[in-house]
Amino acid sequence: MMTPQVITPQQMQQILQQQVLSPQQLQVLLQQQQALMLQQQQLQEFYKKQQEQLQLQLLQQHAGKQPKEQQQVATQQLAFQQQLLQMQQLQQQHLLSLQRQGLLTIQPGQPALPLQPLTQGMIPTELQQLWKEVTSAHTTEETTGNNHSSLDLTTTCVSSSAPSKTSLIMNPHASTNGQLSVHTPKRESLSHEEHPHSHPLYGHGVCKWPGCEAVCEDFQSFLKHLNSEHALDDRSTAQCRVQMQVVQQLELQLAKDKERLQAMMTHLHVKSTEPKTAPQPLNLVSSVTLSKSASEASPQSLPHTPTTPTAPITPATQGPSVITTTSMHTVGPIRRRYSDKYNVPISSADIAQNQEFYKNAEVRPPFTYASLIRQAILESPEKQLTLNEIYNWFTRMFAYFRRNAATWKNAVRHNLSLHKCFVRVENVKGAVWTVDEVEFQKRRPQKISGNPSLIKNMQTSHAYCTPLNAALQASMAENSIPLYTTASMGNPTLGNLASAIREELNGAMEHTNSNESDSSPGRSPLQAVHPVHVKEEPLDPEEAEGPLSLVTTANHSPDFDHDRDYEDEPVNEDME
DNA sequence: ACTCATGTAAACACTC
DNA sequence: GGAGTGTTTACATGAG
Repeated sequence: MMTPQVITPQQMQQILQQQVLSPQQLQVLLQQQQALMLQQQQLQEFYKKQQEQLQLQLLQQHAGKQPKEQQQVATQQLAFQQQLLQMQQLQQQHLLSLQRQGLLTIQPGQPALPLQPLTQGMIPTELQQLWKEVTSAHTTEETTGNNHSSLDLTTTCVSSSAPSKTSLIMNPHASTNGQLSVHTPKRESLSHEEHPHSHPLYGHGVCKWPGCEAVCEDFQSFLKHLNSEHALDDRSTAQCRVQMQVVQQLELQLAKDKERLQAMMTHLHVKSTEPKTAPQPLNLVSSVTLSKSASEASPQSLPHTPTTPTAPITPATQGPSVITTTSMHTVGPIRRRYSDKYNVPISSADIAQNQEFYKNAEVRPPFTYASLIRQAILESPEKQLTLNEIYNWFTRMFAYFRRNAATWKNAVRHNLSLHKCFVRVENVKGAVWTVDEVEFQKRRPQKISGNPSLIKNMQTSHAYCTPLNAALQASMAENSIPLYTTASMGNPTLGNLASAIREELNGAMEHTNSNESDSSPGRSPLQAVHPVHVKEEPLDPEEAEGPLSLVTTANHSPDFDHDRDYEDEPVNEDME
C-alpha cells in the first residue's frame, strides 16, 4: 500500500538515479510534501483510534489491575509517539540529504523541515504495524522482565499475543536482514573498541543516532551520551526498527534500480549491437560503471543517455535513429534539431571505445558542427585542414556522416564561414582552415551554465584528447562535472582522466585569463602562409594559432592519411 | 516574447 | 560546363 503522499521507492529511485531533477519532478516532490500535511491528519486520526482501541481492550481484559496496565499503556503510547517522531525525523533527514545533494529543493515554507508532531511520511498501515510491533515488544519485555529478550523484535513480536500476525507480515525483511540485532550499548562499545576513533554513530562531534545529533565533544562523552540517551529502551528499539525499515527500503530501491539498469542496458545493448558489434557508447551515465560489475556494464550503448530512465531527454526525433542504425539508412536526410546535445549527460567513458562507437554506429554525434570541425582541425598535426580533409575527418570518425553528405557538408561549409572562430588561410596548395581559439571561446559563453572557459580548455586539452573526447568533456562541463568525478571512482583510467581534466581546467583557467601568453604550437607550414581571407577581425597568424598550445595532437597524426580511405570511397549520398 | 545558438536548405559567386 | 569551395541569407527549432 504505497500512497502517493510519501516518497515512494520509485521516486527515490528516480532521485537516486537521475542526479538531476527536472523542474517538473521537483514540483512533484514539493506537491508531495504538501500532501504530507494531509497525511498527517490521517495519522492523527489513526493514532486516536489506536488509543481508543487499546483502552477498550485493556478495560475489557484487565478490569482489575489497572495501575500497572495503565502505566504500560502510557509507556506504549510514549513509545509510539517517539516512534512517530522518529519516523518523521528520519524522513526529514532523507529530505535534507537530498537537499544537500542538490537533488531536492524544498521551499522555505514547506512543512517538511520543521519538526512536526507526527510523522509525515508514514502511511497508516505502516504505523499500525509499527505500533503493534512496538507494543508487542514492550509487552513481552514487560512480561518477561528480560531486557535481552527484547533485542530480537522479530521473535518477540511473534511471541506476543495480539499483534503477532501483523508483525509477521511486516517482518519478511527483518527476518532476513539480520535478526534485528538492535544496537545495544554493549555492542556499540565493542565496535568502538575495535575502531577506537571511529564509530558509525559518531562523527564530526555529533551523535549520529537517527534524530539525535547531540553534540559530543569527544568520543568519551559520546559514549556516555550513547549509553545514557540511547540505552536499550522502547524508544531506542523503535528507532532501531525504523532505521531497519529505512535500510530495507533503500535496499529495495537499490535492487529495483539495479534491475532497471540491467533492463535498460540489456535493451540498449540489443539494439545497438544489432548492426555491428558497436563498441561502447561514450556517454552513458557514469554511475553505470559504479553500480554494475564490469561484466554487466558491457552492454551500455546509448550515445544519448537519458538523464532519467523513465524520461529520456533524447527527443523523439532522435530516439529511433540513435540506436537502430538500420533505420538511419532508410530515413535519409532528416532535418532535425540536436539541441539536446549539450544536455546529454556524458560520462568519461572509455575514449577509444567512444571513438569506435561512433566510427561504427551511425549515431548522430551529440556535438555541434562547430565543435566537430574545430576538433578535426585541432587534431590535425598542423592544426589546419582543408575542407576536404575536414570532410574526411567527419566520415572517418563518424559513421553517421557517411551519409547525407550534401546536408552535412553544406553545414560544415556553412559553419566554417559563419563562425569567426574558423579562419581560412591561403596555403601554397590551396586554402586551409584553422581555429581561432579566442573566438571559439567567445562563441559559447551562454550555453554553458557552469564555466564557459572550461569547455574550451577541456576541449583543447590532453594529448589523448580525441575529438570525441573533447566534445565529451565539453558536454560534461556543460552538464555537470560530478559526472566524471563519479566515474573516476569506479574506473582508474577514468579517474586519471578526471583528475587530468581537473588539472587542465585549473591551468586552462589561468591560461584563459592570461590569454595569448602561451607559445604557439609551432606550425611551421603556416608561417609561410598569409591569411588571405579573414573574417571581420583580422588575425595575424600567430594569433590564429596562439591558444592551441595546450593541444598535443600526436594521436592521430600517423593515421591521418586514412582520410584517403573515405576520400576514395564515394560518400553515400543516398539521400539525394 | 525575445534573443541566441544551432541546423538545414538554398542561392550565388568564384575557382579549377 | 560541372564540381568543389566559400559566402550569405532565410527559416526552423530549442534553450535560456
